[in-house]
Amino acid sequence: MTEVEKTLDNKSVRPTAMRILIYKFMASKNTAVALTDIENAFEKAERTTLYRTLKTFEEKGIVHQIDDGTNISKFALCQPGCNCEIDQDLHLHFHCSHCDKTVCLTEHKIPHINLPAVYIAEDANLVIKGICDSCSDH
Amino acid sequence: MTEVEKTLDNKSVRPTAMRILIYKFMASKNTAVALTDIENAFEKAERTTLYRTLKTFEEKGIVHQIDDGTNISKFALCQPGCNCEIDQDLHLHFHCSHCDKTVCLTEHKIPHINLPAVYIAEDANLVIKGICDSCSDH
DNA sequence: AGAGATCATGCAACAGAAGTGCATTTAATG
DNA sequence: CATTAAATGCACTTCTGTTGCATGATCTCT
Repeated sequence: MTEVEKTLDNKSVRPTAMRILIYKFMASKNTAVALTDIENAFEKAERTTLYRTLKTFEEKGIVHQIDDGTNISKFALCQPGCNCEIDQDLHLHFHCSHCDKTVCLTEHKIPHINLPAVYIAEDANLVIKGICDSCSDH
Repeated sequence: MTEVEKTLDNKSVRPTAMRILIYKFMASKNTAVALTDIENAFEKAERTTLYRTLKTFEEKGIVHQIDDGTNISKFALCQPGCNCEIDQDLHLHFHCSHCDKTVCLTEHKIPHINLPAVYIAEDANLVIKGICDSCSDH
């Protein structure tokens, strides 16, 4: 059993060939990926399979879904200690308007907001938009 | 000239019948509206017209677009003093997972975040999800 | 190992939102 | 009123997300 297989197994996800490929692909990226990104990376991939794989990954806490304001769902691997399943890992995300990439800023957490008592906050999403490190170089 | 017509005119937007209707509709709501919401409110409305009207409104600073995490673009009228055009009115938004409505919390601004210097922040979007005031009553 | 159950995948199809091109109508201007 | 510019309506396309169903792969239990 490889490392990836162990990881999936630990999360009660059957380590099929496709899933391992998808996991490795996401691990190789330091940016969040959209369904279409994966689809384009693997010629042979079925959109539905990818879709359901990502759903499964998300349910099992392997990835978390990111909404970066592009109206396209993106996904990123959960880092060790990511508690996104219980809405406790509210790190923020950065979306680059130049290269259109989205990254997790896991070190930066969403500050606590004092809402009127009538609102019950359960989750939060903070996206900073601008120019990312790669694009600001030139 | 009515109040609404003046408002549109001030923003260099021709106050056509359709635009006035759309403006009034949005003003009558205290929640952000999606294109489809407007479409359903006016039987005779053409989707394209609404689409382009909202685009125009947004460009001219009459409304601002809200991304509440549903992957459906919503829009809300800018309040007096809303500086969303120059990315200076970073109020947050609340999305109710029960009634699916999204509201502007104009009193609550997004706190400043210290990013690594290589990132150039230009805009920010913070959405709190949970149960809204109406839904938490019962 | 084999039978049966369970889960993953592939294929087809659909729904909804977003967006574009073009012709026509409506409104502004001289 | 004639000309010009802008707004609207219609048709159509693209893209993302989603579901149903049949088939293939994998696990379990004896």
